[in-house]
Amino acid sequence: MTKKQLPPLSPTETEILRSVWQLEKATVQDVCEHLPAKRRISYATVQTLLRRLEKKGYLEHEVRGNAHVFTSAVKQEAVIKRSVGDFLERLFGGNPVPLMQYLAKHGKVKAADIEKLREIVEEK
Amino acid sequence: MTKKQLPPLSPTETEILRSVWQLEKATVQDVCEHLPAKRRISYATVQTLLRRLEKKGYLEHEVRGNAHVFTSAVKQEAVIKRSVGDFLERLFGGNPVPLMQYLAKHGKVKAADIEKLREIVEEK
DNA sequence: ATTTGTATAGTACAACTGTACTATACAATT
DNA sequence: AATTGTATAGTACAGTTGTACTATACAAAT
Repeated sequence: MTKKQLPPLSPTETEILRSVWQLEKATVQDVCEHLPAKRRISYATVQTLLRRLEKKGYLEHEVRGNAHVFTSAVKQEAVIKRSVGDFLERLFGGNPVPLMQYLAKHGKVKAADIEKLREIVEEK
Repeated sequence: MTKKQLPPLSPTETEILRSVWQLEKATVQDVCEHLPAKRRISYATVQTLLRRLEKKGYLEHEVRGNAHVFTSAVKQEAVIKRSVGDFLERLFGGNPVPLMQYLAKHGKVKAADIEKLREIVEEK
């Protein structure tokens, strides 16, 4: 099993890939509309990013009418694993606890969310 | 208060910056030695990265003998805030809970760590 | 058939990144 | 004084990234 290593994702590519995951199937238009209003990227730029994601192997597309409909070609879980792993390594030396503490302190996290975490850890 | 926006950090720059934080004061040598054995980067490359970090405003240095001793010029907390915020936005649409769940499931996280999180959330 | 709206394909391009070589300076050693 | 070890400064360079323009194709509407 050679589990081909996909080329790294740039930050913006990651963002676009996430949009496709959310939409499941998406045209350039769809992704443009799905992006947060704050995030102004031109149609042409989104098109380029989708093309690059496909070239890198993260997406594939089928043709519908004259448009391309992109879908994920990779397991979301696998990409998250690598992205989170790399990020954690870089900024926290791989230790998840400080990151979780940071998120607990500064993010929208409720007591019930923590309860859920406890279950996850206990079932592990 | 104009809270000057620092230029973005690349992944490798982030990694090096973290080394300097850990060491508090560090020469090129120090950083090289501090990097995990896996991570082979040449002395010259580390030097370049430290120079770039200084140019971007994240580091400053004083001279000791013929060597430069680099120290952080920014609050670690502020950099983490931005880095985590951006990362979270990109990959999880800003919602910290799925990331925490991922970390709870796949990271070295103990029940006691979760207890600590509860305290943090309750005190918030 | 012409126009109009929406697509893709091709191309562009400066800035940033990762990586590192070389020339040179200086302190310690011989 | 010459050598050696360690530093920095300057430079290099290909690949990636973010951003987007333009030409062209095609379907729908007129």
